[in-house]
Amino acid sequence: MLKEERQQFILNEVRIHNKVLLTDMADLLNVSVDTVRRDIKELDSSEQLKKVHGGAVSLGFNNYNPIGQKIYSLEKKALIAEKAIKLIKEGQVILLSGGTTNLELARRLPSKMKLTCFTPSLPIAVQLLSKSNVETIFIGGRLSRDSQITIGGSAINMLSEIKVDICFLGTNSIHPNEGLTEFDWEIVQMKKAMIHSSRKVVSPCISEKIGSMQRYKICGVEDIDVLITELEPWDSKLEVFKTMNIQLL
Amino acid sequence: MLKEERQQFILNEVRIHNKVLLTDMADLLNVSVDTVRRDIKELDSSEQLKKVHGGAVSLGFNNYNPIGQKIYSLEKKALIAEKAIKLIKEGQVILLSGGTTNLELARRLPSKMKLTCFTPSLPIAVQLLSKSNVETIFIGGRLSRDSQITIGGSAINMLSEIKVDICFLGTNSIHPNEGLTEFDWEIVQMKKAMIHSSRKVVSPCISEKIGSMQRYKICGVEDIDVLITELEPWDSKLEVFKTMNIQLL
DNA sequence: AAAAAAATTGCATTATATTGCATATCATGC
DNA sequence: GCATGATATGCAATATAATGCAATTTTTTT
Repeated sequence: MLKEERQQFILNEVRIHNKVLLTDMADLLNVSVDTVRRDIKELDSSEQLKKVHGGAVSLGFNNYNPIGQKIYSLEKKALIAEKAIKLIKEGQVILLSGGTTNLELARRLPSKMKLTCFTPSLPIAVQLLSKSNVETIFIGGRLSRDSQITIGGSAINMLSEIKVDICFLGTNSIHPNEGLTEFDWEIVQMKKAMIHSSRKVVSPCISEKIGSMQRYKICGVEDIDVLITELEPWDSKLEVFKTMNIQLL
Repeated sequence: MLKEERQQFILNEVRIHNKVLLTDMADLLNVSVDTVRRDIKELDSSEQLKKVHGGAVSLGFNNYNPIGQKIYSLEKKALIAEKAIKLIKEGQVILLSGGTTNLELARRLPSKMKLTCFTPSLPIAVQLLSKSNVETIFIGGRLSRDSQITIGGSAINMLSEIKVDICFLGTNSIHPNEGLTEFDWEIVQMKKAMIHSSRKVVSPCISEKIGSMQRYKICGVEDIDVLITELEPWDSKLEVFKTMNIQLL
């Protein structure tokens, strides 16, 4: 067996289990622990995993993230996702756009909750498949490589044929006057169609996106029913929305 | 044996097995390990494989399977996938059903090949997204948790609106008299629709599935244009198909 | 067609890499 | 702190890599 193979095997195990023990690897690979140790040392110095006493852990799993900002906004997104889930009632039909906040929402859906869930997002669909009580319906169409959601006429057409209870619209930019905006025209069309297909539109949005603006307009703030941020509803940053006909969470 | 031949042979072995050992190649090719070493050195510097201590590995070696589960008979499926890829021509529009063989096919598509690819399979779509020259179109619909493909009227409807050059129909059971069969009725409907949408139908199928039969019929052997197995076309197990109007690869 | 040049191949030699083991040191939980 | 298991280090055995060289084949030139 090639060293390369062995190292790939170890990496794979780390990816799957988030951690491995030296002794397990030595057993599985039929080599001495010394060899595994050396392999892990190499993989560690090439920053493919993190060596710890007794084994190795995946880089992502370890809660420490060198880029503090990233982990921070992940926490914000988790908080938003939890608030969003409270809006969902058993048996409803929901629609999830793309984005990491909605992915977090999908991940955190209680597994006992019965739902029908439409989505044009590939990663979200994958996530939903692991929820045994969620019936997932994928909005087909041309896949955009960047955003990993389907776009184009076929997808919009499919959206035009449905009407869901709640739509969670991942929001990159929201502005009190200009409303929701995006930089990708195709995605704007998708989001417009999603709004049309929904009785209630919820915008999960981390607070730093408030006040920002992109090239193309999706809709005005008045077309959104609920705005969810990681902040408390009475936070001063949300002041501007208080007078508008929008629920803050 | 020509040097060129030898190098192609090595490359082929690398593509199928993801790795080769110097000593194996020297044995198989009846040349000294020095010669193989030199060949691999050349192939490495022309970036067709990666030279490692003791042998060589394929360039995309670390392309681990994102689902993480071990694929049964991966070697055979890899061989089938490589044969299947030879049928695809630049610029064509293809349709991939689900299944691990087709997943392997998607994984091994040359990244420089321009293609339009339809699929109702979630894992295959995820895989295809990493191919920058492949335009991926997802057949939307209700997602089946077991098979990870979309099923139901909406998906079949979308299929009815397309006509592709080649369809690769993942095959679980093929029988000389009974044709292709499946145990899931919904998937049968999908596969029927896929056949209708295709000018040419290719069935990649590992040989152990030959002769097996399930409850529901998809189509007869006569509806398949090409049958690809991991065996050589003249293998005795394929004897029964020789008299039928089907190409064996 | 013959000669010269270049490429290919295998072998011998030397250098380097890999691996497992023994031993001493270190970390961790109790 | 003490027992246990993990780590580091040096070392020897083995496998693999690199290099130079000579024999052979292929290609090019004359």
